[in-house]
Amino acid sequence: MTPQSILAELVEESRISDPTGARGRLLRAAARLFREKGYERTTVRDLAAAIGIQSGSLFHHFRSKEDILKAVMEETIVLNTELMRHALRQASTPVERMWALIRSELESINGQTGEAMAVLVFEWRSLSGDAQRDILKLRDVYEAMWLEVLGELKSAGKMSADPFLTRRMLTGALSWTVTWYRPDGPRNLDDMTDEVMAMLGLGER
Amino acid sequence: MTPQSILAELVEESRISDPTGARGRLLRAAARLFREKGYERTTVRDLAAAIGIQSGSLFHHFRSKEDILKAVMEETIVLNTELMRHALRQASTPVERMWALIRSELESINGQTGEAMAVLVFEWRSLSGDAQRDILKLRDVYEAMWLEVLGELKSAGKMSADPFLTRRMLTGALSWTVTWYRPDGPRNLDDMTDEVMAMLGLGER
DNA sequence: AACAATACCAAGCAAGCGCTTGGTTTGTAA
DNA sequence: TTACAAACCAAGCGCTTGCTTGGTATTGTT
Repeated sequence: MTPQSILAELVEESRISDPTGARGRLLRAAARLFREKGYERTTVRDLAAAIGIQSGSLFHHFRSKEDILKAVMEETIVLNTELMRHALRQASTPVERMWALIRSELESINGQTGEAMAVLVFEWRSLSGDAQRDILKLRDVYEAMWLEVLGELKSAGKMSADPFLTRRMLTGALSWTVTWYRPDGPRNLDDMTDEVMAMLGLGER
Repeated sequence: MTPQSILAELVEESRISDPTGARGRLLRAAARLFREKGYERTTVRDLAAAIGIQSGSLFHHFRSKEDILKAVMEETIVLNTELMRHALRQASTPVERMWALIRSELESINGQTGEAMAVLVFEWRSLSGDAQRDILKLRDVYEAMWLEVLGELKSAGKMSADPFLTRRMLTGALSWTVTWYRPDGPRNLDDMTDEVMAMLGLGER
């Protein structure tokens, strides 16, 4: 099971849009623009131009601009939840699972879907209350995986800190990498995962 | 030297605006609104209404809307740099200084100036390139204090991780508290500082 | 070939935006 | 009292925004 095959499966199940179709291409472009300029500073004209159509034609594919933002967030969560679930299956011990979670989240944020993940983190406020609730539901599934592993670590005596607090600190620390991490820099994502594990006193895996 | 007296001194030196004057009151209101709704979603009419004047009258105090954002950020950095410098002076060992830094940053983010700090972190993109450069200069002074203490810790063998990486992770983790921390919750800022120190393996101070 | 559904364009509307303008009030000091 | 600057108001300009509308290609199905 490769990341590509997971993506393909989700497209098959219509849980996310085909990246080669107009809708999928627009969502990718939207993620890039939303991250670069922010949701508010990105106009529907920008979005339309990014895939070579007129601004009015956008509204054939989406009901509103906010709908585009929501779709970006939904599909990003769905995809990355599945990728993380897959990463977890490969790991057997709690410490290995923790490594897999951190590595998976770093990949989500700094890899292919990074732009969309950044949008998910930083454009939260631009969603209406209703849309926020919908996204939050999807997010709960994702967060539950983290809390389960952190709970295992605590039970196993590998960690003394509160799982909830630890997760919140990690959310901030890992999300923040999007603002400074460069793949062509001195370390890759594996290195960084090791270093974060070491910081948490989970060095020997 | 209390926080209030530091504030008073900075006002005296005209490094930040008098909070009781029109300009200072506007900057406080702006910080609140920018954090609540974001810079782009906040209109000059909102800002003016917040201190009970007409929207046009704003431009007697500030040249542009962006100028208001920049002023919020500048004054926030100046104030919190001084507060942190003061906190550092009270501490004698590297571990104590580290505790002071974390505690000070948590206070900046979740205390009185929290709204402005959140703006500083999350509205970065809304500044023009020139303005970003100006703010960055002020920020460098602040960051240098962190790196010095982290360097001391490493030299003293209290920490093995890279100071730069550690600071970046901490920036994310501590900034993120603004999205979830509530003062009326189960822990205060002292508790949280202890827990963060423990996570980093600096438990015994 | 005929038809319907899908995808798109060209034009523009109503509303809201940051900011300007010309003029009035308020505060201060001689 | 007079003089003058700082602080503010009322009105609105020019522009951009998200979105709508009516019509035209394009695509897929039978």
